[in-house]
Parts: sequence; C-alpha cells; structure tokens
Amino acid sequence: MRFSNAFIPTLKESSQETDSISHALMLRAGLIRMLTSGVYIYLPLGWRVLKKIQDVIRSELDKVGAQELLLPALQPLELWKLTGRDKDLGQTLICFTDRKNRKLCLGPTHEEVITDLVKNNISSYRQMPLILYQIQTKFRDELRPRGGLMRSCEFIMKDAYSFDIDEASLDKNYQLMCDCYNKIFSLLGLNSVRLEADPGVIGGSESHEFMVFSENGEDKLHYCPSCKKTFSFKEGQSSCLKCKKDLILKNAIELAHTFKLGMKYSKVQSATFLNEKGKRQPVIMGCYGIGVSRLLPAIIDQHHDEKGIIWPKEVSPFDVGIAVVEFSKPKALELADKLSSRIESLGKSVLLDDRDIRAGVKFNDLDLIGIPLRIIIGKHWLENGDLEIIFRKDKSKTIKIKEQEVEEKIKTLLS
RNA sequence: CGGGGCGUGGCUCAGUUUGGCUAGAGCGCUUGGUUUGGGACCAAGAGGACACAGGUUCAAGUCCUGUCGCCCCGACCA
Repeated sequence: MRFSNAFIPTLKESSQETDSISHALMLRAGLIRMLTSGVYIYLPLGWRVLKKIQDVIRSELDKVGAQELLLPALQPLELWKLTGRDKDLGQTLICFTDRKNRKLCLGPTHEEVITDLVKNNISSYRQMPLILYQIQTKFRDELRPRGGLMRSCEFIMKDAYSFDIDEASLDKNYQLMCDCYNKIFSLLGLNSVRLEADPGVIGGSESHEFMVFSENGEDKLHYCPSCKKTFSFKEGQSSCLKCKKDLILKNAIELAHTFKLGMKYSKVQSATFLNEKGKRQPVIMGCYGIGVSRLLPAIIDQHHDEKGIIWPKEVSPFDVGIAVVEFSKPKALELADKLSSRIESLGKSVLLDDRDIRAGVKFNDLDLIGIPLRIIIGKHWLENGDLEIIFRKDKSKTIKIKEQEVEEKIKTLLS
C-alpha cells in the first residue's frame, strides 16, 4: 500500500479534552474517529489492527476446538423477559418496536440467544462437550461512555459459550478456555493477571476477570510488591496474607471475563438433553467474553512512547514500513516498489511512504503509526547502496543491509 | 443521574472577565518558487459569522434565559 493513496489522516495535535494516552494516540495515528459519544468509526488503519487481533483470537480458539458462528444482533425482547434479564439490564438494553409491533432489542450479550439455539438443536449427551463462539458487535446504552474505545455503547466482543453434561466436564472446558486466554493475551503483548470476580448480571457460580495494569484503567486492583500476587479491590484487605507486606492500589483494564453459568439459563429456557441413562437434564454452561475493541487501547497503553504507538508484531497494521527519503530520484521509488512486492510475496504487508514531503514528516508519521520495522531508502543508499532497517522499539539497533539481503533479513526479523 | 469543564474555519486554540472598527493565530489545504535525514521557508489564495433558539442593547463571539452536543470526576459497569 502506498501512503499517498492510503486514507491515514494523522494529526499533529490532540485535543486537551482527551486525557487518556491510548485514546489520544488512536485519534492522532488515524485509527479511529468519533461519530457521537460512545460510538466510533474504525478507520482503515484501526480496522487492520482490529482484524489482526481477531486473527489471533480465532486462531487460538480454533486450536482448542471452539467453533465460530454468528448470532444476530437483533433479538426478540421475549427471550429477555423469559430470563428476567430485561429488568436486570434495565436501560442498558436498547429496545424498540418494529413496524409490525414486534418488540426487539439490540444484543448487549448473547446468553439467551445461544441457549435458545442449543435448546432447539441439542438433545443428547453425545452432542457435548461443545464450545461455540462469535466475534460480534454488542450494543449497550452506557450511562457514561469513556476513554474512547475503553467503554463505548457499540463495541466488538468475542463471546464463547461452552456446553457440557456435568460440572466436571465444565471445569475442564473452563480451564481450557482460561489457558487459551492466557495464550491470546501473551501473543497480543498483554501481561494479564487472572483473579476471581463478581458474576454480576451474567450470573453463575464462579467467575474470573483477566486484567492488565494500566494507569488509565477503570478498575482497581491490590498488588503485593513482594510476591506479585494480585487481589481484587473488593476483598478490602490492606496487606498481603502471605508476605504481610502493604498492598499497592493499581488501576487496571478488564480484558476478559469468564463465568461458570451452570444451569442458570438452560433451566429457565429448558435447554435440556438426555443423559446416557435416558434421563432429561439441563445443559451445563460456561461463558467467556473478550472485549475485542477494548484490546486496541489496552495494547497501545502497554506499547507506546513519546513518539507514538509501538505495535507488537502480531497486530501491527503493516509488517514493514518503507520510507523513500530520496523521493526526488526516480530510481529510489522504483527500488521501493520492487522491495515492497518482494516483501509482500513473503506474505508480509508493506506501507510504502512515497509522499513528496520532507523526511522528518515521514519519520514522525511512521513513528506515530508504530510499524515495528522500517526500511529507509535515503542518503546511505545514494552513497553506497545501503538500506537501513530501523526498529521502532529501539533506534540504536539500526542495521544496514544491501538490497539483495532484504527478504532474508525481513524473514528472520519477523519470525 | 449528581458535580465540574467545554462548544469560535478540516485540526489545535486565543478572543468572552470589563459588549464597540470589517472575527484572529498556528497547523492543514490550493498555486508558484526555493528547499530536502527528524513535523522547512517565501509569496499569493480558498475556507468560519462564533453549537442552536429566544431576549437585553444604538451595538452581542462577549451579557441574560432556554435547548442541544462533547469531555472529566462520582454513581453504575455484563
């Protein structure tokens, strides 16, 4: 992709109103724009990152045997009345009546819908265990949206649901999913901690949250500086039970929330199956959510410097940036085109900055956008054919290579 | 929903306290020229009627009333 053709509206300044770093960087780097409070547009660059994040999630979930489907965002309010959650969610649930006088709502989560699906399509213990998931837009009329994508009214969520014949089997799936989440977050460059949580409106017997420490997080955690153990803020203790050290209060972002639902939904919605003895019983359920769009600010929060974003290579919108500094020389652009198609044939994406502007602007934009590797075709190339590879994370590691070494080098650096 | 702040070209903001010439700056944009390794410079342009509605006044971006929108803190948060 040539920068001159790309829609990447970067900004030099950010408004004084946006006080979270990640949100300001998302606006400045041309990742998102606000439509109205709590509702955001994903620009091409932001959407590329979001798709990369989804790729990681899909790939890991598929590995543990979870199957992707897509449930409707539009749901009959009837289902919610059945479980009584229309009242639990209250005004958060966005409801309306269609022209046929049908009462509908926009899905804030999908326990009712998936349970309804299972009720009609699972009837035997032979059909379980089963894990289904989707990546979908959720709608919640938040009292106060904040922090850009951190808490918005329309957001992307990955929600998975497990179906088992008994508690022991649920425990297995639950563990499987938690391990999978740890893997996903570590691939995304997020140092997550897991701790027990309040099941809240979703319900169930047991529940855990996956959190990452962040100054701009909405949640608070107690942290032991000695044994590194984390405690939920609600537990209310002031010193570590083990080390007796004073706990430190830290802000954190909730990345994911898992629940052992048990029979909460299957009982009310009559999602039952016949066990091996021919006895009818409710399906045992689990539910596992990841705030996908929230991962964007969470990752940026953990990976940035004063110049801008530093994407982990798994989620960078482009794998390689090429800055043509000697743009007045036709040969430089020719070489850049050649290099980018050679790199693309390795299955890597390239953002080629061919713009007729000064070097400083390109460097600053590429720093802001945060692509991990940058090739410069500039004065060293003019002098003796050297291409420079600059690492976004650490410029002191800059290396010089010749044109014919590019594929080999990129392959090693991106593996 | 309670408290606080804000709304002036595409972006970031000044101007409002103490009403007064024709509404400003920087960035961005267009054209020409000089530049060209860390957000260049010169020149010439385009672009706003000051969130909206009412009111006070000889005169309102500025004062008053109402409405709408946005941000932050709190409450809430699957």
